[in-house]
Amino acid sequence: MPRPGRNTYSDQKPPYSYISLTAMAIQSSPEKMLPLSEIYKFIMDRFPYYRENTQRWQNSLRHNLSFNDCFIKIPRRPDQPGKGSFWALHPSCGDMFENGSFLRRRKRFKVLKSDHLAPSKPADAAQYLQQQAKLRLSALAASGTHLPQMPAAAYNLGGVAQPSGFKHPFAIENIIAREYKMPGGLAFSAMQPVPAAYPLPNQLTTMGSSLGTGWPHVYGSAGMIDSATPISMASGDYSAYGVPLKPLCHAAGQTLPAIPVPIKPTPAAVPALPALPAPIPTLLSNSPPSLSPKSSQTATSQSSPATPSETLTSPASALHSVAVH
DNA sequence: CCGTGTTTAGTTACCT
DNA sequence: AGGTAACTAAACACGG
Repeated sequence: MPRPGRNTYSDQKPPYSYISLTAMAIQSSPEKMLPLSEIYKFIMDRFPYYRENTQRWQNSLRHNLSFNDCFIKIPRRPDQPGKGSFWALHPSCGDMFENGSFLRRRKRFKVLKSDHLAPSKPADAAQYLQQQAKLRLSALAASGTHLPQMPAAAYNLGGVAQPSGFKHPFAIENIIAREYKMPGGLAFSAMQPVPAAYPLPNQLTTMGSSLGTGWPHVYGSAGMIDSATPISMASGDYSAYGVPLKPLCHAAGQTLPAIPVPIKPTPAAVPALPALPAPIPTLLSNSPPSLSPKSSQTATSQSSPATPSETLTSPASALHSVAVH
């Protein structure tokens, strides 16, 4: 929404809600969790707009973290001293933006506390996250290669081949890259190749899009996202949280590198992380059809919140949640 | 003290 | 128009 009098977009407020921005930050991290300070940093690195009035927006952001169930707090491990906790995305919060608008969610994401399937304690989710992070990193150590930084295909669940590549709606390339209709009438196509100044991995997706953006207010941040790592993630190879399923299956029980996995230590055994059943039922309501920004609008009304989770068997899926009004 | 986290409340904007 | 989401401000508690 370029306003008259403004020369560039760079100082304008990005068209993303704080929830979107926070989700982007979290998604961009290998462990899928970030401390608050890193979330701040991520946002400020990429959106110059947020380099000012930090007090204001950071307060809002903290409010959002606490207020929205789609963010879960993960306590630091004793050997990870520092202030504050880590923040991660709730596994089941994926369809909030299905209408394609990242300014306004379709529904507020709400965890059903009464659901017996849902772990009552964040620690459960934390434990799972930790496992995921460990496994990712151990897979990394084993392969000697980069792991995909983005779990774009992480939510490519269900084991159904999705040639076009499914991306979690919170994956930043999914958030930013999709065609966005500017309030002012402009329509940016994410497919426009825009050099360098773009923070997103450009080959993440099987959409094959070299992601570019029409977002001048977005700055690239070298290194934050491994844009040099081609990610050709075969669908079905990744589970929730971006953990490659194959490595996951193999890596369980491996010795883990000393990594900053900010969660409480898990027991030696990994019973809490049963071998992920593949295929994992999708955490998201309507996957492929809804991937189309076009079709998403029509798909918003009938998402059945309970349906996906009910069939889930993975720990992540046990975090039963539902979008409510 | 400062950063973090929670909560409440009011306003604005969007959607149905 | 009403409901809801997003944004903002503020107060307060807690811990490093």
